[in-house]
Amino acid sequence: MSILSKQEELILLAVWRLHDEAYGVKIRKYLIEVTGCDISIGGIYVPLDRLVRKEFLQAYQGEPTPERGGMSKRYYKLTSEGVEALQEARRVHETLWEGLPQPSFSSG
Amino acid sequence: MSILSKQEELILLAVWRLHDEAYGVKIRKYLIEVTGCDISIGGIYVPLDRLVRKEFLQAYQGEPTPERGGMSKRYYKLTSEGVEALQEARRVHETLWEGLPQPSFSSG
DNA sequence: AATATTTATTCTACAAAATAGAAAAAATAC
DNA sequence: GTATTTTTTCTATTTTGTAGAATAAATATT
Repeated sequence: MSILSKQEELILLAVWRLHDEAYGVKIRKYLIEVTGCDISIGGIYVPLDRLVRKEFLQAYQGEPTPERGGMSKRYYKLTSEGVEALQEARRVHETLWEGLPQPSFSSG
Repeated sequence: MSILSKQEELILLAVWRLHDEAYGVKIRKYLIEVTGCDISIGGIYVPLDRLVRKEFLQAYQGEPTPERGGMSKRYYKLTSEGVEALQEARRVHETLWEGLPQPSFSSG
């Protein structure tokens, strides 16, 4: 397969979109909103850890915020490898989808 | 997760692209070419079977051809559910990638 | 100051998907 | 009839994804 699994790609995209607000709970909320699918807690943290181990993401501990509650946030940012992986994913998508009309069902 | 796994999505796209030439070996060649990744034989046939079971694809046995060799080809075509799944996948991709510049690495 | 509530991550057993490639099948070529 | 080619089938193993309880750490409430 390609270098990124599906969940990994979604998470890298979310990290990129969320800039300096990219931590577990926010990433999960964002992806549930965009995909319309319920994603379990593990569905975020498990691949996040994997992405750090693979060095597509770098993690750093957040400072306490004025809001109530919670363990200290663990923020993530893309590494250069992470950026390259996303660029590659985009290239593949564009090739696959390019020039295709809305797919339609040809019965027969 | 979403309704399609990564490999399933790639295969549906390949089936759609290949029209009446969508059978295992061709699908594999096409996806290796587009993704630049080596995909094992199982990496095609295992998800193909799953897609038929899930009714995103319909399979039909091919007639013998003038070319030499091979078991009779098993061709695939999208069902209406398969088309819908692809349309949904496209919608999600467009939302995720829309308006994003080429991702770049912000060190810091 | 206890207790409740909220926000957040960690952990881990289980399920689903992907990988790898040998084996089998079926055809033509020599 | 033996070799070669093209194709699918099969299946054990590894990798990924899922589910959600447990834990942690902060503020709010009484």
